[in-house]
Amino acid sequence: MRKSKAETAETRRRIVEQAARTFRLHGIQATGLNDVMTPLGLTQGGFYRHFTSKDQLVAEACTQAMSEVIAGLEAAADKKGTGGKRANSVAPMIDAYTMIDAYISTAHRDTPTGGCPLAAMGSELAHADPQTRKAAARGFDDLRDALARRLADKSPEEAKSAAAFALAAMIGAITMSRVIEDSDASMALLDDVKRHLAAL
Amino acid sequence: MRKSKAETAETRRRIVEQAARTFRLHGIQATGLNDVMTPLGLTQGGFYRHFTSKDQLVAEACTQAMSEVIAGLEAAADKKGTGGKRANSVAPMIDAYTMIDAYISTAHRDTPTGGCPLAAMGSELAHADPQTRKAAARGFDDLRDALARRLADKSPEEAKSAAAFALAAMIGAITMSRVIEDSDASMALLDDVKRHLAAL
DNA sequence: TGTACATCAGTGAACGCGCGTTCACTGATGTAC
DNA sequence: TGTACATCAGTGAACGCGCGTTCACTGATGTAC
Repeated sequence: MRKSKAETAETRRRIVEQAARTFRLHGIQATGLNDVMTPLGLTQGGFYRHFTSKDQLVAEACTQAMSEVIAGLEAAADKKGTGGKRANSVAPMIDAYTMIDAYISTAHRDTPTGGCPLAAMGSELAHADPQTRKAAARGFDDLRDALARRLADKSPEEAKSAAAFALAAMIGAITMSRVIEDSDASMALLDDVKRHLAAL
Repeated sequence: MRKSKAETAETRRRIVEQAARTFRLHGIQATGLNDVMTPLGLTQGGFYRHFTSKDQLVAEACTQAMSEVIAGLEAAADKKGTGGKRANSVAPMIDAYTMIDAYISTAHRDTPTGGCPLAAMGSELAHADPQTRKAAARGFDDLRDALARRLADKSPEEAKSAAAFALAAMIGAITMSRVIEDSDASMALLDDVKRHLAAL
């Protein structure tokens, strides 16, 4: 039954990936190890060949999910923007708003599976173990910095502060848009937040 | 063992109150019925003389918690403000910022027990049962309207929209300030959000 | 390169535990006459 | 107002269930010679 090193690494990677999706979809506590392992065709016993505890998986899944989200938003900004890196770009600040619009969207609201873990499991993360909270805090910093880098019309300090503000509003908006069942009210909230951030 | 009607009503009230505190402190799923009943000197069996399910308690606790929070913020605004109801007040818009400052504070961050349930259990509420989500959505609307009413320099529509935006940022700020373990970073986030909302 | 042995990924059953909920019971309260 | 009975708040034990974790076992992989 032993698997090759490459297969083992691949299995581990798939467990983290599946966990990252399921934790975002149903929450951390509502997701059992079986909910992660069974869809991969594995049994829960094998889990402990890769991780020492569920907590460790949560932390890695959080890191993984944040990386995905940041990469996705940067790709969106790079595609729609002016090229990002070029200094003489006509509208260098527009990139951050592309990211903000992609984040505050019904698509993001309706697909937590690939969305931001800070919005999907925010209040659970506040009670998570230290490694997970560290991963989440780093994810927040990384996403804030990604936004700040694209607020080229502001000084670095101002950009960082404005990005932190925007990100808090973005997380609150997506979180609450998922709580509000009424579709119109939910979308109105997203629109309100998007519009006010555009005036930032 | 039977209790008088008044005692029964009082017991029920105390259960909701204790639940509202404990759910905010530890989260919904992490709180068992025993965690609510035992501190009141009751056993879990008696719970079902007052409620049909844990879900029902969650919904009522959410409503109760939101009422507390709104009442507290309005009291803070009324005390510090110019009187609120008077139309000719010199700075009628200042009241909303008193509420925002009270909400986005380390005191609020550090005492989830009496704080906003939307920040304390936001991501769990997204997966809660319909009654609870309804209670949470109504709480959001009520708090938003309380803020909007005190943004007297804006038209009703603008005030409602600005209040929704501010509230999303407030919820995101408190939620993330509880995730971030580093005290300086946590406070910097609160300051950033507070400052940007002041410029609204 | 071939062989003998140690390693270890994955299985499947079991463990202890805490959860939400149910239930028979107790005895004070509420009510019908 | 007094009495007899029904009601029901609260107890404490039990129920079934799913959880995270452990463990003996299997057999292919990795490694030492």
